[in-house]
Amino acid sequence: MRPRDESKISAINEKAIEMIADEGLENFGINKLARAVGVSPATIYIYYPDKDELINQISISEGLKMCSAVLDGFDENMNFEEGLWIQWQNRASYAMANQRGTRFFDQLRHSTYKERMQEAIGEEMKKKAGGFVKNAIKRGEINDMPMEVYWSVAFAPLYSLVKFNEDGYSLGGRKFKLTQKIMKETFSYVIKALKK
Amino acid sequence: MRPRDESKISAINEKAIEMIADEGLENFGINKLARAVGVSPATIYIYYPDKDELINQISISEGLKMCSAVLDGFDENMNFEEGLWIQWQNRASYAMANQRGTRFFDQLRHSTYKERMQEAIGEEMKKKAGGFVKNAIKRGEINDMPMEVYWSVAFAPLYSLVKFNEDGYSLGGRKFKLTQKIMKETFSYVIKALKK
DNA sequence: AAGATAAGTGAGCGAGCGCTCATTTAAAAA
DNA sequence: TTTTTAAATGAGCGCTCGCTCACTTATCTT
Repeated sequence: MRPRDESKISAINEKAIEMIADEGLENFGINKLARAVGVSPATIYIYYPDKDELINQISISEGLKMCSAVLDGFDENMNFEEGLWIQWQNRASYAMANQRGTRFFDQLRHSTYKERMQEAIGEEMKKKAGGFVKNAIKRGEINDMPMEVYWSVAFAPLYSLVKFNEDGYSLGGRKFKLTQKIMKETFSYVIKALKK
Repeated sequence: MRPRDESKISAINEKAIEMIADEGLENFGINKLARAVGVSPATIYIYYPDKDELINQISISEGLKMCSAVLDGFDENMNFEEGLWIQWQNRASYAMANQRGTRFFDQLRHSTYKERMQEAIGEEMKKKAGGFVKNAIKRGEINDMPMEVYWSVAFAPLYSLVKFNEDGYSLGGRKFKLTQKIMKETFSYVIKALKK
C-alpha cells in the first residue's frame, strides 16, 4: 500500500499555524488552507475528520511543544528563584524564536477551541511545575496560596510583556521591545512579591 | 421623515455581543445576527457600513464602557495603594456583573480586531490612569519603570484571576471562584512587588 | 391630506464555505 | 509482474456567507 506522505502532513500543519497566526481564526478555512499548501481539500480529510479536530489537534501539539520548551533544563527540586527564572527565560526565548507559534497560540487561548488545549497543557504543567511550587512552599521560600494566585502573580506579568512585545504596542511613546534588562527588572518585582 | 428606532439599534448591538461572547468570533455572522434579532440583514447595513465596522464600533464602545467602569470613583491624585485597589475592585466588580461583556471583550483582545479597540482604550486609560502612576513615581511611592512593566506587574495578575474565574478553570482540583479574600491576597503580593 | 424622506424589508446575488465521492496513482505484498 | 491497498485527487454538492436592491412603511413637514 501507499505510505503517508509525512512531509505533506507537516506542510498542512505548518501552513495552518501560519494562516491562523497571520489572518486570525475567523478567516481560516479548509479550502483556503488546501490551496495554500498545494493539495486537494480531500487530502486534509484523510488526516483530520473535520475542521474543528484539525484545529484542536494542532493546538494541542503546539501547546505541548511550548510547554516542553518552557520546562527545558528545569527541575522541580531547584530553589524557587532559580527555577522560576529558568521558566521565564525559556518562555521569552520561545516567544522570540517562534513568534508565529506564539501568535497562533494566543489566537486559540481565548477562542472556543481553548478547552481541549488547556486540558492537555494543564495536565502537563501540573505534573512538572506543580511539584516545584509545592516544594518551594514546603521549604518556606514562598507562602502557601491557591495555584491560580500563584500563576497570576508569577507568570501573568511575563505573558503580558511577551504580548506587548508581539504587538509592538506602545503605552509610552515609543515601540516596546522586550529586552533582557526589562525582563530581569520585571522578574525582580515578581520575586519581591512572592518571596517571604 | 421616519425616525431611527433606537431600541432596534441597541437590540442589534446587544445580540451581537451575546453571540460573539457565547459562540466565538469565528461563528459570528450578519445573517445569523439579523435572524436572531428579528430584523432584515439590510437593516443592519443602515447602521453599519460592513461587518468589520460593526465589530469595531461595538468593541470600541464596549471597551470604553469597561474603561469608565474601572475608573469610577478614581482620582489620579490618590495615594498609590488606595488608587490601585479601587481600580482592582472596579475591574472585578465589572467582570462579575457583566460576564458576557467580559467574555466578548476577551474574544476581541486577541483577534485581528484588537487594534482599533486598543487605540481607543489606550488613549482613554493613558489620560486618566497615566498621571496616577507618574504621581506615585514622583512621590517616591514606587520606582520609575517603563509603563509596560508597570501594567504587567500591576494589572496582568488581576486580569489573569478574572479569566480563571470566567473559565471556571482548575489548576487545583476544585473549580476556581474569585472571592474578595483571594483578590485581597493577590493584591497584597502586587503591592509588595511595587511599593518601595 | 399630500408630499417628502429616511427607516425598514425580503428575496436573492455571487462567492466561498465545509465536506464528499468516483476515480486515479503509487508503493507494498504476492 | 500482478494484485492489493490506501493515499491523493478535483469537480462539485448543499449551504451559508456578506451584502444589495427594488420596494414598502412610518413619521415628519407643509
